[in-house]
Amino acid sequence: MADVNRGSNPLFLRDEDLREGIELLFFAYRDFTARPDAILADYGFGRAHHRVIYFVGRHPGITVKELLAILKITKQSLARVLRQLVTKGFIEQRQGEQDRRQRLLYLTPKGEELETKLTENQRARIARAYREAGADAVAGYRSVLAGMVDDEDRERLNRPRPAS
Amino acid sequence: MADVNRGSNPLFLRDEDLREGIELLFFAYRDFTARPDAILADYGFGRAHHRVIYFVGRHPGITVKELLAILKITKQSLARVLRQLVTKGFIEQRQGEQDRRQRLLYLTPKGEELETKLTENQRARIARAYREAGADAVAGYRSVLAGMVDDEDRERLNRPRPAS
DNA sequence: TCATATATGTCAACATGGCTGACGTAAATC
DNA sequence: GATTTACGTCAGCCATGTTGACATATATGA
Repeated sequence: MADVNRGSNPLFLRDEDLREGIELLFFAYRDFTARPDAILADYGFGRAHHRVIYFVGRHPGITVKELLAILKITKQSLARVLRQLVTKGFIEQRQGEQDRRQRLLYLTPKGEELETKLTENQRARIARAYREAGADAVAGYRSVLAGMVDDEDRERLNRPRPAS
Repeated sequence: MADVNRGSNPLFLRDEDLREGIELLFFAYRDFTARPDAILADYGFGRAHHRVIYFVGRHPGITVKELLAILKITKQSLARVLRQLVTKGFIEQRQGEQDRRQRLLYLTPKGEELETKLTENQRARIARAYREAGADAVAGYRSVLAGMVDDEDRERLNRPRPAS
């Protein structure tokens, strides 16, 4: 009944605590995407382009199907963005060897350059937050966020290549 | 030069570690917003409406200016969403007493009902992740994410009412 | 071999939610 | 009394999501 000391018993979850957790996610995401968005605008691109460039860079040779599963958008939405990236020479497509229906996606050197430029600020931001918070906090960050991800993608995290 | 054991020395930040941190944020945010988005669609609303409802519920009597500072969008973008919410009876505006130029924003009972419905799933998701990860992990989650937020908003977190 | 399923692409139309620019009003402040 | 501030509004643009329909090439299984 009495007020609860947050530090000693944080698993008695007050509405305040949960709201703080929600807001942290909102503010962090908002500030995390601001700088890349500004850079993308110079290229006539948007956040969707960054996501594609990021995940293609992360998983070279990824298929369109796999990319769709990660982004959870429709193939039409992806196609529009992908077409622009291919046309402008940031991504190249190669036919799959085992399955020739597949278009395997790779960053071109130009694409890698942009990827680095875009993600640079995010990496620095994460690195700074990690360093300031310390090793134990990093482990906590990872386990809480992993717990918020739907089961189907939890396994995808921290594996260099999704099952193909 | 040799490979680094992540557990014992996580502050030697490999590119892999940073990318994992980035992806955790992306996946968590993606899955965190999916359910509310689906509910909003039934009302003809979008994610922007949720954000407004959320922060008005969080800070009853918030001014338009304060809300703009939180959302970091233009007043035109906010106005569009706000007008719909007021017209449809989810939010009501009262003239400020000290400063009569202000329009103080409040949720109507109908607005509160929707807020609960929308945020319910997010609260449950956070609560589950918190419980599974444990108290120490929660503290880590909080401190890392707080470190990623721009300075100007860091102080806003965990205060029921922004300075007005 | 033939039917079916899969991977991918494409066209068209629509909605949400950002943005810029311009302009207007009422109230506070210097 | 001039200026600043809080707020609103109209108009138009763009990025990015959606649904629905249809096409093609390839893989796979009966």
